Amino acid sequence: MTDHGSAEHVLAALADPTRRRLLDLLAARGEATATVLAAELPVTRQAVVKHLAALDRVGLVAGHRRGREMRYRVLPERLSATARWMDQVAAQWDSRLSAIKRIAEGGS
Amino acid sequence: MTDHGSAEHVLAALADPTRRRLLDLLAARGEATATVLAAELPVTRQAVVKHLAALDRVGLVAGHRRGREMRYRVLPERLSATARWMDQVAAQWDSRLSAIKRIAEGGS
DNA sequence: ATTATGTGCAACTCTGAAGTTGCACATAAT
DNA sequence: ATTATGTGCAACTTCAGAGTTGCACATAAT
Repeated sequence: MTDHGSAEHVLAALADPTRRRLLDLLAARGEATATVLAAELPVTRQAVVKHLAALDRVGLVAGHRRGREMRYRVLPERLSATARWMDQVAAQWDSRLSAIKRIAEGGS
Repeated sequence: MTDHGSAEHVLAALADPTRRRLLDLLAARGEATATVLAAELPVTRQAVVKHLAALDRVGLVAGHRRGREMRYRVLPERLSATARWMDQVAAQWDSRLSAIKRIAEGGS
């Protein structure tokens, strides 16, 4: 149920350090299975599987079967979209603050 | 101990929905106290205080005394910096993936 | 056919963090 | 001086999710 829209959920997914390491490993390899990834992390395969499921839910990774194994790859679009969203929010804060400042100064 | 550097911690701070609403309220007002903010949220003042402390730790807000009250304001720089960082990571993923694709195709 | 390797599901533990309540202290207001 | 409003600290409860183990099932390999 790949949750489209809402950068909020992407943030929650990125909040976990293990998940971030996972994404880096995936990005470096282009494609990998949960078993391979678990070998390079201090957690079990099952933990990796759950993390991949979480990342899939928010659209940061996608998986497809290859024979008996399940290969995952990273989806950069989702991340860059979230970055753009975040930048807009920052800009919004900025304009709001400068507007308030203008009123406070020039005032009457 | 305003944790400078590391966009990772900013992500963790932004992961919480209450914290995001808090930031929006703050940005809209320019400045506000924990008591005022709590009045507009479904949580107690104490919860708000803890959230503000968390946001302060990662540099997303800053507080200063004004008489007997503690006023907080939002810091847009931290957010835009995190957005830039995130965009760079996305670009890194992209280049990594296209490099792998190039090797897989033309190869030699 | 049998062995090995990989995936998928379920039940369980455990820690961190979100939220609460209660109270003491500080600064205004009357 | 007394009352009201606001902050700060500490102890407590609750719950989601990160991680585990165990086992059943699927697909290769020999």
